[in-house]
Amino acid sequence: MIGVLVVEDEPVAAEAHRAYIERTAGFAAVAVAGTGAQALAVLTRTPVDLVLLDMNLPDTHGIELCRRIRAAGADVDVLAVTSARELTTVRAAAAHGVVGYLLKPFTYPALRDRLEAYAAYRAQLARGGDASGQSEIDRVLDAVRPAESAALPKGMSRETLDAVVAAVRAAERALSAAETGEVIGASRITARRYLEYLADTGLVDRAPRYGGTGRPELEYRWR
Amino acid sequence: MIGVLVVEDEPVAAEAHRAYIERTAGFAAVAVAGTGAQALAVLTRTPVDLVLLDMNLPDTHGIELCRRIRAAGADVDVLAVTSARELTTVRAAAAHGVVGYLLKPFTYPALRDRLEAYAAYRAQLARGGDASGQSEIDRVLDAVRPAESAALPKGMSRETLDAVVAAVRAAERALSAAETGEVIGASRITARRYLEYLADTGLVDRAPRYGGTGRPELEYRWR
DNA sequence: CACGCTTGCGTTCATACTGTCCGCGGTCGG
DNA sequence: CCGACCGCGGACAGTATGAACGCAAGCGTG
Repeated sequence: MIGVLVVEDEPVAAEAHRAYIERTAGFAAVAVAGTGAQALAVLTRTPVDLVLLDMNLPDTHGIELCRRIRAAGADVDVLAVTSARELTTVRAAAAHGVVGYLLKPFTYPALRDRLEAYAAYRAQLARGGDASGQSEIDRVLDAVRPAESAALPKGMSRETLDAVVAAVRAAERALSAAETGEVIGASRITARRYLEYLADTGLVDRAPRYGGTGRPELEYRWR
Repeated sequence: MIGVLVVEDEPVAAEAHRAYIERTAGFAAVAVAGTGAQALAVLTRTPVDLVLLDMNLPDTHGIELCRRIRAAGADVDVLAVTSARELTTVRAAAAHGVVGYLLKPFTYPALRDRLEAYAAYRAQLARGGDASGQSEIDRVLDAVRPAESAALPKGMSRETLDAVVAAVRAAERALSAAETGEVIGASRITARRYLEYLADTGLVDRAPRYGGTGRPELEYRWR
């Protein structure tokens, strides 16, 4: 469960954000702060994973609050949620390591996509340890972007995806695309399409299977 | 012209980075710092746009230096260039708003891709003014990602290359092509193909291993 | 010093799997 | 009833790998 602090001076908006958070599986709103000072106070006494941060606060600017949070060394991420459209603000937010910048007003799906992308990013990091190489680091850092994580990419169906996931999870050894296709009763092409999607989103690992003569077969293993 | 400060304690690497910067159109190395203190001193008296930051510094850690830079409110971006592979370090770097995280050792094209992506990002922001909407903000923030840096020669795969690098890197002594093949579960021919590529790009050293009967065996050692 | 022996190098090519285009059939809204 | 869209798979060019093989380079023996 990812604990969220909502920082928003407008009570109506703050309550709306809180409700959105609660609606999203895996997230919980642990507190709401109307000012920067309140936010800092909450952060010192309550464990928070993510801050939903408005830029226009009565006592300070969101960027300034960001800076204080970093200076305090708090282990927390920030998602900017604001109506500030100035590119200088966007740049400053990026320079302070926000995991996203969502323009108000926004719809619930837009926020949910952001939150789910952040959850995926956290999941990648939760494993800890070392990155195997540059490609893994790129994959982790790309995960914060709200790809089409919620809405499936075109050409893919939920049912087939579930079947592929079930097949790879159930197999004790890694499966090739052709093997997976056989298990789920589909073609190698379809199986591959879904396996690649899962590999991109970091849910399965991909490795070549050497030994046979000819081009090596790629095998996919559930994480 | 984008002014770059190279922060790197190893003189040979620092000089190499400086040379790489100078080779890249639109970039200029304005200074080189061997410690965190030197870097901060440079930043107070010289305008710098981008910091090429190593994580392992003699007097402090790169993340800590990052924090100080942000606390000082310097209007500067950071590109992490380091051999630190721990995911916690990657996460901390991301939280402090690095524009990229490049694992050492790297080839010039890899750095150039990063720098060009950063230049594109700056160009988007240089216009100033307000973003027209969420899509423009997304576009700006996506610009920091390098295009497709993959660009591996034909006939080679990213997975196998990573496996070979990992094998040679992990071995304390130098490995022959046959030994490397055995470690990664592939043939001598395949291992040799990748080892030669790494030797060409200067990432591994190549030397004959004399003494045995018959033709000497070539051995490869990680730099 | 010459010659052969031994062992691994380096190259070529067959091969099997990959990755992608494009058309098919089903489904849904108008 | 029809057009649009969507998910799927056949077909095919492209590509990463390893077996085979001739050659190169030290070492031992006379």
